[in-house]
Amino acid sequence: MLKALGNPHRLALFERLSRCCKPGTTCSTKDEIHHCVGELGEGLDIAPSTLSHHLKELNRAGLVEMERRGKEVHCWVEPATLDELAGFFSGPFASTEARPHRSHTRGATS
Amino acid sequence: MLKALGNPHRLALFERLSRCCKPGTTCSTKDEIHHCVGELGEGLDIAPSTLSHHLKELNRAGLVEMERRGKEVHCWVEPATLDELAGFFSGPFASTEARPHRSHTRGATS
DNA sequence: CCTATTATTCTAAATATGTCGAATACTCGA
DNA sequence: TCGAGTATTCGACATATTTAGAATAATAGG
Repeated sequence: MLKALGNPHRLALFERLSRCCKPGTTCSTKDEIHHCVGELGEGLDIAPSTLSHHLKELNRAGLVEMERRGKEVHCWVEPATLDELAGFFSGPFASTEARPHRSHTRGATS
Repeated sequence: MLKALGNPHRLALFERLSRCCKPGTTCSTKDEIHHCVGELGEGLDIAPSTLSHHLKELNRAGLVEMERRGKEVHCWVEPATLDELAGFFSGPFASTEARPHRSHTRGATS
């Protein structure tokens, strides 16, 4: 998953899908809760084939769901996926509440 | 950050550092709250130069702090870093608290 | 100063990744 | 069935990444 999100274009696609139109939230009408592939690539300057490739990678990584709807293919992110990722970093020692803010150490190699 | 964590070896190093010995938690004595570079690579089967390279990448990405301590170089993860990552995925729509388990995102919701 | 220990830099290689264009597939409506 | 619209696969190339070994640096102790 993290490898898939390591690419700037894929991260942008994932953000677009996860930050908008959650199930239950419905940022627009009930049929528009997902994006189609074409919409997703609008901002980014990449060829359709590249877009398709990246979406496929995101899907293979289990980050993005895809479903054909007529001519279009709609994509979305399951909330559980975000939970899983957030949970990974909110491990036993993550200071989610308190933040002692210790000494600030920068790069070691001088 | 995500790109840096996309590599299996780097992710393993990061996990080792973040899952153990948080500042304030002190998994052992107060001077052993960090790992030195050599310890970190023990499990993984990589050359010292490769280990150093990966640690450098993690440091450049702002994921791992490093500090020389005599012959050794100690590494650790700031809790704030974990917070930042967890927060990124606990966005406005992530169902972090309640988990309604909403089945599919398909047209079900209206 | 010399040596052992620890870690980094440098260089070169094998491999993986990102990208696009052309060709192909899928769907809908005439 | 054909054509338009949408998306994917395939082939190829340029670039990036991973990796290890040799050489180098930094440190502590004699």
